[in-house]
Amino acid sequence: MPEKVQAPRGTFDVLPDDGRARLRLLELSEAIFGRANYGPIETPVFEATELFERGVGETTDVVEKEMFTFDDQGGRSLTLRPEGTASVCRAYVEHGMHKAAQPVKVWYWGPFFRYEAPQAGRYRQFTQVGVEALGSDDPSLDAESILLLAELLELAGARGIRFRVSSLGTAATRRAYSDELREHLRAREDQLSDDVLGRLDRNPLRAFDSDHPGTQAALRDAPRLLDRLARDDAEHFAEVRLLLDDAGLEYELDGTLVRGLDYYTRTVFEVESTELGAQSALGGGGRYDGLVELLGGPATPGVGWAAGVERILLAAKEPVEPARPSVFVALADGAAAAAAFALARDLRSRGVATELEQAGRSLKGQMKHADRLGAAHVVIVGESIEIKDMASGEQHAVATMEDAVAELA
RNA sequence: GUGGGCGUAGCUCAGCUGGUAGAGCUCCUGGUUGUGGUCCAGGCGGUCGGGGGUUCGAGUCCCCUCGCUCACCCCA
Repeated sequence: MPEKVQAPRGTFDVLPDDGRARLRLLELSEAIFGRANYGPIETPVFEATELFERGVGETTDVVEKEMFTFDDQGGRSLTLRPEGTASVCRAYVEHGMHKAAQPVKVWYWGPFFRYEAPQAGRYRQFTQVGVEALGSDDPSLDAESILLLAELLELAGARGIRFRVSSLGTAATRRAYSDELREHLRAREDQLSDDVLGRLDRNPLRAFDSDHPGTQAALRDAPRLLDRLARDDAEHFAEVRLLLDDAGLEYELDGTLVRGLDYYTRTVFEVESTELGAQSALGGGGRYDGLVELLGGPATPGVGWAAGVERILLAAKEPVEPARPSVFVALADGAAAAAAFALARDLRSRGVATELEQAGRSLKGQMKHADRLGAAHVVIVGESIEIKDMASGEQHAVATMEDAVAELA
């Protein structure tokens, strides 16, 4: 017997019940983003490897160890996209969108890929929904972006939501602050955990994520990034917060918030759900004012976020209503099969959700099947044409197929 | 990459110290020679993840391996 082939590690099949839940979330996204005038955008699932190396940052975990990279037959290095923002910025540059009216607002939904060990809420192929607004650094865009995410999560029914918001300032202030923090930690090296010590050169800010007691002690009187923001950045952040407060969003100000990608500047945010396991982040994002320029475009500010579709659904976990036909066409006589088939098509063309017998079952089996499907009516086609109301059990004959259609449509 | 848990029917699982592979649900058929929801009877469905070893005999014990899963790291 041939060996069974399984879906690759870290991937999954979406079966119809789950598919309906995902489709609902997609439709919800379209409605929310559409009325805020964000347009749908699609970019390729694979891109030149260089796009992510440059855009996301060479030393990030994503680029260093999580990319699905391969050479095509022409020897070009391609990578299955690990995130969406770099691609959107690439498209913005490639299509000269800086000449369109600014800001350019887009939203996307699609598969992303990271080579990691799978666990609850983490897959190698996963789905993200996200929004981006490019071409203006107005703080209202930051606030709008965050509030769109909050609205999506609320309407999706995600439970246990917690927002954290901060500002990283410009790349320059962050660099200066990193140096300052690194020196502070170096002076307390003996208290730090090995992890933190190992990352000290590359990314000292990560130390704040550690729950190691010694590290925490060493950080107690450490300088804080929010106190080091340049005046512009501090004012910008204050305005963002004002708008969020006015909108009534509940969030935590968290000066230790560090995101895993290099391109963030100024506003950053993350949402998590207490309903999830260890992978509790539902989504996150922020402002990336240097990214478009880094990718060869004109200096262009931008802000946006991405959220994990599987994780939102995990945090919402609403029971899915199975789809049910309103009519089931049963066959009492094999000779009527063609007529029954035509009847089903006719009903469907009039918008009636219709299922028909296509498995050679006995009439009893068909009735049982129709009942399990939850059909409201069964049309029994044979020597006569009968319409049965499944709830009441009442049944009557009609003269022609046309009469049956007229009654059920 | 590292560590814990788990792999027996499509699904959920039982199978005590080794002795002829089971249950419930699902699906199909029949009880009702053209009629569902309850009930009853029957049927389909298994290389017990794979390989090797011990044994008269292995789902059960030993070794290896593969897969799933949770966690660390990091993140969606």
